Amino acid sequence: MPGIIEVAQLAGVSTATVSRALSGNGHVSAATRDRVQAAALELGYVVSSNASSLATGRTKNVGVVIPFLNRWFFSSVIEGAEQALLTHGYDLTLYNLSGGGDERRLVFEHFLLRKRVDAVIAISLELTPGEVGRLLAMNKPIVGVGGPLPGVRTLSIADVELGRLATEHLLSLGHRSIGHIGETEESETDFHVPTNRRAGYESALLAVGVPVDPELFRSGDFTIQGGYAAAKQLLGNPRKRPTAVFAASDEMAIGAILAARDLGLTVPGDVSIIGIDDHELAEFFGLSTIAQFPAAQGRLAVEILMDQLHPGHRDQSTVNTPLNYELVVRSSTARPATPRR
Amino acid sequence: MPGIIEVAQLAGVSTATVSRALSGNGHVSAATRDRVQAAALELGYVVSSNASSLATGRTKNVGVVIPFLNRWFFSSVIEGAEQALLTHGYDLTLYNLSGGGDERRLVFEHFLLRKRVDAVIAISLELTPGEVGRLLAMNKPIVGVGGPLPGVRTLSIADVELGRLATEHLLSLGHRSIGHIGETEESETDFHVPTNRRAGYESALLAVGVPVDPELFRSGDFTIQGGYAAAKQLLGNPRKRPTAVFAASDEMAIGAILAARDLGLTVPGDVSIIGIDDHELAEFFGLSTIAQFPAAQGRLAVEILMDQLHPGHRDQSTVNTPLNYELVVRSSTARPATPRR
DNA sequence: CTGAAAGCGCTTACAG
DNA sequence: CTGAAAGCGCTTACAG
Repeated sequence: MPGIIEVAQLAGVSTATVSRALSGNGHVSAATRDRVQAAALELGYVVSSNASSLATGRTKNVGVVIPFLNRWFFSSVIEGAEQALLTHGYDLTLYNLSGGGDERRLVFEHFLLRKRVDAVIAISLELTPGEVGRLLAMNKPIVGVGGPLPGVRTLSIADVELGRLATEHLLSLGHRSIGHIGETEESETDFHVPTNRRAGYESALLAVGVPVDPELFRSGDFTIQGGYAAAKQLLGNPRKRPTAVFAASDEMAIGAILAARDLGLTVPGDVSIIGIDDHELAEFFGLSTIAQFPAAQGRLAVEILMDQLHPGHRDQSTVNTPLNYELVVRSSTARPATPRR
Repeated sequence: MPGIIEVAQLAGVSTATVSRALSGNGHVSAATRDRVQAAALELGYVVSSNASSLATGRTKNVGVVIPFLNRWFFSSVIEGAEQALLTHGYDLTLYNLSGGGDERRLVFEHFLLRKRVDAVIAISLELTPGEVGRLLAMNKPIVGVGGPLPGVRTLSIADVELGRLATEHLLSLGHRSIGHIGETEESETDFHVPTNRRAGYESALLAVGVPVDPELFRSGDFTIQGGYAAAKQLLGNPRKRPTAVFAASDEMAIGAILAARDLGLTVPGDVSIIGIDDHELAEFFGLSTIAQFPAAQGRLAVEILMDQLHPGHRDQSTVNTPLNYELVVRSSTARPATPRR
């Protein structure tokens, strides 16, 4: 493998000049730059990132930590982040915590501290003060996605608001008996996503004077299977079947649609169903939902990081940036067949 | 951040000894080792991976290149690989090519050559001789997953055999009119997965004297939507509706199940359906399938890499390791209602 | 078992 | 605009 010395010899300059010509840092005459670039190309020279990192202190690599990889939402965020990083010439080193156990500690106390990454993006993880502190002490900027984090630039989704909006959509169609499928507090993820969405649901109900009926809440995990099982309970109840269901995620909502079908109910004829996410399958199922653009979240997280990593920070003032969301009405929601009012 | 010098001072030894004590390379007395470890712990010392890599030439990082991230199969492989790498103290740097365009060239001609990774795992990518050559010239071991690659250790799935097995299962139940949903050659991935599975389907048919009927083949992409659309065509045909369908992936098979339901057909009463993968939703849909254990594939790829990276290579002889697969019979396949024989 | 010192391959003030 | 040289923080023959 040719090193910088070979390039310098071939181009007839010093290694310092090669470094300057190739990196763009410092002035080099156009003629010299051309000669150096030609030499580098001819030899197939590629800078050693370790040597470069050691000398500059910057690695052009960012660590991304996520709780799960194998879920549409998370892999979409990663995909968005990866593309944006590549564009900036950065690598993405992935730390997936889904194995559970000691992984989180290992990642935060060992892997992330080896000076291999310039910065960290933490997705849907409520970092502890210790985790944040260690990283910040090493001068590693952090961007959190999913919720606010003291001392950290974050992107967060207004989960309470999303739950409220989804419920309001159902209310505005005339539904008054609205079930909710979420998750119980115990099995919750870091940012209390299900709890917040449920709070939004309840506040929307209360706002129009509809009492919250605990019997209309069912829990299940954030999967199609989980939504299916919960919806079967909810919609199979002969005494109190809601005319609409708000599921805390699209995957649960899809499970609910399948459960309704299996019960012989039509959607939205017998029951309206709405989710949150705008999952890749939402359109296929005609699912009304609140879109939350995970790939864009990943990209945005990278842009914010770049602002911190490179001079000329723009809006350093905004510590917590709210994320966009949008109600997407498809064919799974409609007026109730027998409006009760 | 404390460096090796501070640790050496605190422990009252040279930096050489600190290095040996902490890395385990070279002899150090037990007493000294304890003192060094205590000092490192007290200072919160973590070795700089860049400095270490520069000195040793090894990075403890492997690059994983994949064509898509946002698909169950691929994210499962990554998940398996990531866990195995973490166990060995390695990082995983992810290169996702799904953005298309120039990414592949960029990754192979720039990112992967910066000496940042010790090795690369290429998933479902038919590397070109140039891509393989450049990596091997830099002494980077490669493990390919998905198919054979000249000059590279690979793990591959016998796609023709899988197609044959799935079809044989249907034949053995008594089906003779068996449709197939795959992908057209044009839109194929690197290893001709759909073509091979289709070849297996055809050979199984021919082996029992059932002629291959081109009208019973429909193409669609490897998604639920794609399978749904293709199955609608196949099962909606009033003149020639097959009694069974073999879909080239579970996602397509699930789409086919939903299509059958929408046509008022029962599965497996009116039509049997089988897929390939053992997708996380397969059990939920009662889908019979050929399981192919992607997480295990990721783990195995890592083990093979470790063998190459560290002395004591075991089975260097086996260049191409065939992967396990297994027929899983659930409730989507049964004897045809009106056996034709 | 342990230390002094060279070397890994770059980058960047410091001069000129 | 360009070069000589120090330095980034480790590791590892080479001695002892």
